[in-house]
Amino acid sequence: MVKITDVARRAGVSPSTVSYVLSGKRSISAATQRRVEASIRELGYRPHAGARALASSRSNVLALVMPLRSGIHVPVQMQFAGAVATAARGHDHDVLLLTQEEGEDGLRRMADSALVDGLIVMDVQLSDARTPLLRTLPLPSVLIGFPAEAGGLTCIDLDFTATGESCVGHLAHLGHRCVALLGSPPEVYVRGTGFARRTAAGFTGVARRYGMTSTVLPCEPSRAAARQTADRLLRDHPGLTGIVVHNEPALPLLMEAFQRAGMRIPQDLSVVAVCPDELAENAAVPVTSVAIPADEVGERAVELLMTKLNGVAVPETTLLSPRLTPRASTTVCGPAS
Amino acid sequence: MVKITDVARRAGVSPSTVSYVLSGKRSISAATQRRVEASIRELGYRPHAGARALASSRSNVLALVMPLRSGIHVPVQMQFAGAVATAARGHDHDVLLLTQEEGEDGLRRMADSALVDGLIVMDVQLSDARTPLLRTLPLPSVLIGFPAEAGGLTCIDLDFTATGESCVGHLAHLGHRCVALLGSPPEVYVRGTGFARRTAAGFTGVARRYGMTSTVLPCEPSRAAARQTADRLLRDHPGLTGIVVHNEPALPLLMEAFQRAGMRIPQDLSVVAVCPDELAENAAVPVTSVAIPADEVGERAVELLMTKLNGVAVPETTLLSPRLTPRASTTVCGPAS
DNA sequence: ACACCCCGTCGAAACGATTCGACAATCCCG
DNA sequence: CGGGATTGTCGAATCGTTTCGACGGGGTGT
Repeated sequence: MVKITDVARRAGVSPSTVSYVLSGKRSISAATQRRVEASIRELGYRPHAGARALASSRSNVLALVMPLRSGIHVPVQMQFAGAVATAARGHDHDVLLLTQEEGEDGLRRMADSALVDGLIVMDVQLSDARTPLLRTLPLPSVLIGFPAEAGGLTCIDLDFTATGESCVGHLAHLGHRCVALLGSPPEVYVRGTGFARRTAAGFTGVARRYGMTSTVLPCEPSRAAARQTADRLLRDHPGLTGIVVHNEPALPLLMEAFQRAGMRIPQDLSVVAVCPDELAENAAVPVTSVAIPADEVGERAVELLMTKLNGVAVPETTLLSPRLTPRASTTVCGPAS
Repeated sequence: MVKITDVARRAGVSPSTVSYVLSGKRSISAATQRRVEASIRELGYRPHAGARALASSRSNVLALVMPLRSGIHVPVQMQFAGAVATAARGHDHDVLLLTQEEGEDGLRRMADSALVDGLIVMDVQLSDARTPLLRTLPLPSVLIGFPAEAGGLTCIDLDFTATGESCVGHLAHLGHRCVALLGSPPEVYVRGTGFARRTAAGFTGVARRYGMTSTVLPCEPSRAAARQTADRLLRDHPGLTGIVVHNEPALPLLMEAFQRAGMRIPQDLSVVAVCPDELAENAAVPVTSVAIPADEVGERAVELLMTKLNGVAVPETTLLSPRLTPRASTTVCGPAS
C-alpha cells in the first residue's frame, strides 16, 4: 500500500505538505503543488480512509436510512437513493446504507462509532420515534419528509399540500364539481405518513373553497379492492366526474375498475395522479400527473447536509413546488361527446 | 466521546484487555469479562470506526455495487439490497452503496482507500469490464450474476438456465407443443446481461428436446410493443398455446395484449412468468411463475463474502434452483371448454 | 537599512483503537 | 516439591493521516 510518506519522499517534501496540498487548508507554492500532484498521480496514492477519519474526525461518509421493505412505492425510493449517492459523490462523500429496521439504535451506532458524518433519513412518519433522538444527536441530519413536529430539524420534501391543491385545482378549472381522492392503503394513514395526510388536506381544503363535493378514500393496491372502491364511490356519488389518485401501484387497477364500471376516461371521468412520469406516460390512457421530483429532493438533501457539515445554518423547512403535467386523462367536465 | 481507555479505567484493566474482551481473540477470565462488559454498557462505549479500521486494517464495511438507473426491474434490486444490508448487519458489517456509474474507478477507490473489506457486485454483464479488475483487486468480491468468463471469481445467482427449462417443462407436461419466450427489451440482450441469455438457452434447449415448436422474442415494456409482439406471434404461430414471459414490467401488458387479440388465459393460452410472487399473485389472472429468490441470493452472497474474508475458500459458482409455483394462468393444452 | 509580517514548509504530537511479546500466577504431573 | 506448560493480563509499538506551532526567507513600509 502506498502512503503519504511515499508521496512525500518522491516529491521531496514532508508528509504534512502533501496533506496540505490535498486539503488546500494552507497555501502551497505552485511548484510544490505540481510536484506533489505528479507524485500522487504516478504512485496512484489514495489516503487511507480509516487513518484520515481518525486524524480528522471526518469520515466522508453519509448514512442514508432507507425503508427497505415497506408498502411505499419502491422505484421512487430507489430514485432517492440514486440521487443521494450521486450527489454525495459530487461532494467527495460516500453513502452508507442503513435500514429502517435498525431504528434508533442504528442512529446511535452511527453517532457513537463516528462511522458517518451525517444522516439522511427517508420515510419519516408524522409521529416518528427517531425525531427526538435526531434533535439531540451530535450528528447533523436531514429528513426527507416531515414529522408533525419539525422544529429543530432540517426537512425537505415535495410540497404535498400544494400537490393536493394543484390536482383538485386542475379539475376545478376544467369544471368538475364532484371529485374524490383515492389515497394510500389505510395502514399508511394509520401509521401517519405525512405526505398522505398532507395531500388529503390540500385536496379537501381547495375542494371546499371551490364549493366542490369531495371524498377521500384509502385504497389497497389489489384488483379486488380497486373494484370495490370504484363501485362504492360511484354508488355513493353518482355525480362523480373527477378523481385524484395518490397511490402508484393502485393507479392502473383503479383506472381499469372505473372503466369496467362503465366510466370512460376522460369523457366520463377525469383522472389526475401523483406518480412518476414514466408510469403516467405508459398507462392505457396517459395520465395527467404530478411527479415526485426524487432526484431534486435527493440532491438538495445532500446539499443541505453538506452545508450543515460546514457549520453553516440552513432553513428548517424546504418545500419543493409541484409541477402538474396535463395528459390525456383529464378534460373539461360536460356531457360526453 | 467515550474511548477504550475510559472503559479500561472504570473496569480496572488495561485497554488491551478491553480490546480482547471485545474481539475474543484471547481468553479472558469470567470475572474480568463481566466487569469490562458492565463498564462498556454503563458508559455506552462503541469503538471508533476509523481507529479500529486503522489499527486492524478491517473496516467492517462491505461495498454493494448497484445499478441505480438501469432498465432492470427495480423492486428486485431493492430486495437484493435489503437482504444484503440485513445479512451484513448479522455479521457486524455495514453496507456502503456504490453506483454502477462509478465503474472500475469506484472499485479501485474502494481498494486503495481501504474503505471497505469486500465487494458485492450486482447486475454483472456477460462481458463485464470490471471482471478482470475484480480478479486482480486485493479485495475479495462476490458477484450476483455470471459473466461469460467466471473463472477466478465467486458468483451466485438463480439458475436461469434451469429456470427456462422449468418453465417450458411445465408447459410441456401440460401438453403444449408450440410455445414462445418473451424476454427483456433488445438492449438487455445486446449489452449481454447473462440471465436473459441463459433463460433463453434453457428454454430453447428443453423445447427442442421435447420436440416443441419454440420462438424467442424480446419485448419492450410498452403497451404498443406488447400488442405488436402478441399480434406478430399469433400471426406467425397460429398454433401457439403457451408463453413464458421473462420481463416483469411487460407481463401485464402482454397478457392484456393477448386477451385483446382473442386469447383467453388460460383456456386458449397458458402463461408462465419469471417475476416476483407478489406481481404474479396480483395479476388479473394469477400467473404461474418462478420467483427470483432475492433474499436468499443476497444473504448467501454476504455469507460467501464473509467466508472469503476469513480466508476460507468458497466455491466459484453457486446456483440456486428455481421453484415454479403453479397458478391460474396455466392449464392443460386442449380444446377450450 | 531596520523592523515587521506574511508565505511556504517542516517536525512532532495527536487521533483511538489493535496486537505482539513479555510476564506473573496458576496448574498439572512426575 | 519443583519444572514446564498454560492462562490471564499488561505495556508499548503501530496503523496512516491531520493539524498545530514554529521557523526561515523574502517582501513591504517607513
